[in-house]
Amino acid sequence: MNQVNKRTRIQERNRAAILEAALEVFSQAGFRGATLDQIAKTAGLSKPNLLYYYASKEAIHTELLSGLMDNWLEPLEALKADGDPIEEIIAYVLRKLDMARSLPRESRLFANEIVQGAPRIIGEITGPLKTLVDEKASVINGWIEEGKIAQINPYHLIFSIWATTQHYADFDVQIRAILPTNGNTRFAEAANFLEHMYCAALKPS
Amino acid sequence: MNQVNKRTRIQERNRAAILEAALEVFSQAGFRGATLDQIAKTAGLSKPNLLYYYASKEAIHTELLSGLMDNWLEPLEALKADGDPIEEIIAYVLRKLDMARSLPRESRLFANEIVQGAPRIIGEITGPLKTLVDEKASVINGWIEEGKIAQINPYHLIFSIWATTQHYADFDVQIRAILPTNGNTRFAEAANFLEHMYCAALKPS
DNA sequence: GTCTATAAGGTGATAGAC
DNA sequence: GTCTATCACCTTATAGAC
Repeated sequence: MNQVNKRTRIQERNRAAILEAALEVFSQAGFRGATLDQIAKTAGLSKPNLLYYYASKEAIHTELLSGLMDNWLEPLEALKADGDPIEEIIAYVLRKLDMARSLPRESRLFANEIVQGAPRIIGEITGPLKTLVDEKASVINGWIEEGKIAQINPYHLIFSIWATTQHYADFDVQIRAILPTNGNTRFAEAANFLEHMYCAALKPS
Repeated sequence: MNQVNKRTRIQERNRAAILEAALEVFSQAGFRGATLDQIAKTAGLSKPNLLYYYASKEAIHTELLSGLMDNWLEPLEALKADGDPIEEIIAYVLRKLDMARSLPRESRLFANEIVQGAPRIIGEITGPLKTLVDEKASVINGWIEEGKIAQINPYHLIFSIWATTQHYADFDVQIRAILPTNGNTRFAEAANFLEHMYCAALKPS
């Protein structure tokens, strides 16, 4: 290993540590609420050293958000027109719920951004996200016309899936405070409930 | 009108203007993201004058949140055990959706607070809110035992109602960006969709 | 690449005149 | 009750030594 590779690997490790720390802090406090001090401390670096790797607070946040959008679109992309309609939609619901379970910080990062008007990510929404949703709404409308599922509004179906699944990440504090069970059964319970609800709602009449 | 009453009315008017401005700013930017400058300017007061009425930024935020919690619980309180189960739940869904339409800033104020860990409102959640939810979950469980509705988990039913309705306020920017319709029909569409979904999900098997 | 020191500007809150 | 002026602190970002 030569000096250049060594430096590169240190750089990659530090950049990764910064993004990990930034995800932790931004998702918990929002863009304005987060401070470089917190991120630097969480990453185990000094503040100037952090700014050696990223030019600004904004740059870190932008990199996080853009890096996540691809991941965020994946579950919906996997919805295939040639599968069984209800199975495809239920599988999408469960994939989204599993993302809320395994990537709650990513979900809260988006939630913070969108609740506050999506100033730094509106382009991704009106662009790639809208394109994908329009495409999948067409698929769902096709299923409706074939009589394979009930006549529902595909856009509002998708919104309700986003809402019900991301809720378990975004409003985690509230859910833990209210649920009478103390353990980690809430995602299994949620999966049961959501599967029942969407099966019932989609069954053609 | 004597001098005392006149001063009192001016005070009431200014305090109301401050709370209105604070709702506007806090709901859009979160606690940390909001500044007293913005709130004062929106309220049409100087910053020191604003702090003449409220001791601190925190005091304004606390007053807003505690004043709103009562309003927030009302729709669920109106769910009555002696009504028709499915009609009662659907009416609750539609009341919540109407609150998301008419009070979006209040919804976003809560969303901002809870996404960031509810540091200033956790007591209201573990206290009055949990008490109310436990009570209504019992009512719903009673309906299930009587075979009047399907066997669903009442807590997750309530979570899903919160999620699907508040989503139209909290993620308003995203919804507007994605929906193909330009007008204000989204709440009517949502009402149709949600009524269909919850009717189907609750119908006893 | 990493550090200490510090600049530059924003922000919550107070002092004191009117 | 309301204002101007200002303090004290925080936060982003940079300078420059090592």
